[in-house]
Amino acid sequence: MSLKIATWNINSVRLRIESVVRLLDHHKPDVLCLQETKCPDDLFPEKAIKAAGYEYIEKSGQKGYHGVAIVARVPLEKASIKRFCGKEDCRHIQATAKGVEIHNFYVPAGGDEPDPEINEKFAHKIQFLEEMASWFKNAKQKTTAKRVVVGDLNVAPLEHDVWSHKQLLKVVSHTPQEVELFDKVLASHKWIDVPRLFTPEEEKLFSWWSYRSKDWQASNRGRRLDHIWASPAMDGMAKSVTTFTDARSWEKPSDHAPVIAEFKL
DNA sequence: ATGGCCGCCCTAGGCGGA
Repeated sequence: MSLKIATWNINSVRLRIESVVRLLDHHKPDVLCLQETKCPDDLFPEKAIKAAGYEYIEKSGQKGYHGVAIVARVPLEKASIKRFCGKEDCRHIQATAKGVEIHNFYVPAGGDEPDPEINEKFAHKIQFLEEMASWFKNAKQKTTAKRVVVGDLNVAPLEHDVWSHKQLLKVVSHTPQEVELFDKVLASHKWIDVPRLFTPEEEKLFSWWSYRSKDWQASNRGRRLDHIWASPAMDGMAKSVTTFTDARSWEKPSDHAPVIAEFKL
């Protein structure tokens, strides 16, 4: 049995519903995890997604900001959401597909100033990552459960996960404090960084390019903010990973590209 | 490195993104 799972920060699911359907038609993942849906649950564009053959939809949205959803053409079971940092801001949803427990995250971006003392958004991000680490550390069946974490984790941990390591060391998403915490979350469940199994650490690998570049491909000042992790029980199961950069050039694109992984279960 | 960009919202400038 195989599982093909895609993750995509869509930056408004209603504005880009045609792009969502286009991705589903093109790649036919079993499961697509969306972030930044920016859509209350009662306005989620279920009809178009179901018409594309994705009948199973779990979502946690709110008006205007954040929001996550899991859509699938295979049954989704045991859906639930977890709140972080005492907020109800729709940054996590999980469901099980083909026996794999899938966690879809949208980690806070963290604002501009990488100092929790003066920037409460950065403090929120730090606390969020800390809570992720303690949650996973206390998880049951860590060596036996098939689990996947996907989503916009808003941290580019490795030197070649950003266009310029040196120039981004003090830029939120790539600061040493965030990278250290990111590694702590990884270690909390011995997660496997799946895309890096297929692209060596010394090669550039990005999933996000700012809207502010005139030509995102020419400047290529990207960052790898979107991640796919697999639990130790899935060691050896990952067969391929694609960063579907074509979608970054579609009309009215999201600033993130979909990342797609295929597992042999 | 910032910001020349985006999308949202009690429609228009402020907020959040990263």
